[in-house]
Amino acid sequence: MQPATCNMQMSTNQRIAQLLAETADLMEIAQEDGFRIRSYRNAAAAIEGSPEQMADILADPRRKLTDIKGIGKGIAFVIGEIVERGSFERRDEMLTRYPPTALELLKIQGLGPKSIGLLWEHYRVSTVDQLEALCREGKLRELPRMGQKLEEKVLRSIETYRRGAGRFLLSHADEVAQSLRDWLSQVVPAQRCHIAGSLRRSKETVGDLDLLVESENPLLVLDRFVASPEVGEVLAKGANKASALVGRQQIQVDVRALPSASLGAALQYFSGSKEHNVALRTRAVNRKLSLNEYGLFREGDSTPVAAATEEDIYGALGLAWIAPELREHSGEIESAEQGTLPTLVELSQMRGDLHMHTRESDGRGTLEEMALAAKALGYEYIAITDHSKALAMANGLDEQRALAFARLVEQVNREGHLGIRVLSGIECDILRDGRMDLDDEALAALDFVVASVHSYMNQESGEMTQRLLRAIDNPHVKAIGHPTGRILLHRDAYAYQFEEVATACAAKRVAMEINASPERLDLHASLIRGAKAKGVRFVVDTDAHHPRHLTNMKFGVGMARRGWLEAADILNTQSYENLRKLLRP
DNA sequence: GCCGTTTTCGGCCCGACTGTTTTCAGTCG
Repeated sequence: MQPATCNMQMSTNQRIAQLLAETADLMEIAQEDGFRIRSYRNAAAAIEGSPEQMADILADPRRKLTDIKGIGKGIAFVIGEIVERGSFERRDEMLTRYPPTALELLKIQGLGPKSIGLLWEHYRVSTVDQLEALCREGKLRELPRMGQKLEEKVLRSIETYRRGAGRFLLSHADEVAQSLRDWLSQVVPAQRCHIAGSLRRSKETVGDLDLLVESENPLLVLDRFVASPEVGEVLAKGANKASALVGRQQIQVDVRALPSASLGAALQYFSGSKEHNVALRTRAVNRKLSLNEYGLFREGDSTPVAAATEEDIYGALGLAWIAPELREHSGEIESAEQGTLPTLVELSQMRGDLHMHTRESDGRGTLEEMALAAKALGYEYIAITDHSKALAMANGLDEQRALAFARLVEQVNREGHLGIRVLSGIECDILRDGRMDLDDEALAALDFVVASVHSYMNQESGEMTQRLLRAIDNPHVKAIGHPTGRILLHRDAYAYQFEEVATACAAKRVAMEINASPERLDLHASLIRGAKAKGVRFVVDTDAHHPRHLTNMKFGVGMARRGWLEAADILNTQSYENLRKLLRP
């Protein structure tokens, strides 16, 4: 497998985490000590969730990597090696024993590290193509504990894998979940059907869907589930749990039926993340308790200490309840212990949406349609931010049209017939050299200028950094739109020095956007935390191109929550008057 | 390889489901 390209300097943490995790996978195939493997994985997770760059800590003689929980002497050394030369000894050694393509085989459902190791030993099989051939020839069944059924399962898994299945947009998972909930409501009230897993945590992409259904009659629930017209292949169906591939995109859905008395334990358990849960269970063990999906138990006692609600479970472990979005084992347990968890922003606190398009450029609604849809959501204000002229394909506005638009908005607000305040805005292209696409006179006439990169995204990091810094220097720019440019499952973030740009945003009072479009969800949670630490303020906006896209705000708020943001960190939770005061003058 | 409110050594999270067995290992979440 080609390691995911990671072209941002700012994502070296991600790169380090990826190398550690990949090496852990290879060590697992080699059947090395499981605890050592787990240490590598723990360290990878700790690094990925860290708002601070490992390289920065290394460069600072006053700091030590080993102060980070999960990083000891050994891995600190490894990180140093990675920063220095892009790899480390143990990884190099593993790669001489197994080809990197073997990692790809881990993505095939039904095959784990043991089997992959065995396949390599016996047949020197290390690619999906070779594996497929082996199954078709019926050779898999010649290995111990493998049979015809496994061959069939692997062939189906390969097909799913090749279809590009794996990760899904949050919005897709959300739709499937809602529709299954409706379908199950025939046998169990919708409020007894709970979403868990990474969807509940608002992770930007979702691998599978976990539904928990409170019911005294599991069979009824599971039968109803697999009978759904959306359900394709049923992967497993037992007494309490069923798994199936659902919908055209074949997302895997796991449905578990359980009694209400253990709902809290099950919600906690199946919401993850895995790292958070491991940490929580370790905490339980340290207190002579044991935590599983049925409850928190004292040794040798089958009556749970806590089980019915998540609050009970966290409480019994000496912790405040932790919002699912924070459960990534990146400091939330310590905060819950000390009572310093943030009061996370809520969707209901959003008072406006400051990035949307109309038919004037590439949107599908009119100003009136967008305004009325926003009003129906309870907003006090919106900014219409059509594209600027550099995006000719999108019919972007030139100076003349922008000025005319500003006058039109003034008139609309004067008349007041829409019942919602409209800000005249623009999503102005940041040109190749960092200049704005529109002249200062036009920008000055507008209420809200979002500056975005839409071109030359492959610039060298230093150049891109300078480009963004120059844009932030423009006194009319109020926010940086979709700051990393990533398109989920499709395009990586463009390369630049994020920290430097965030520092400049804080200093110049330019907001960073958290783009709520499900294809973007840009910024990533760890960057949000990093930027907040630098003093950056944010706007959470939908970038709607259609009135119905305005409801995507919930995904953006989910990202903000994953970034530990409170309402005060976000400008468009503020009243119109406050917003005007807080925006760069 | 990491870690310490029993520990600087000796621990390290937990259960369901499946398929191939002949009592359970591997995978998954």
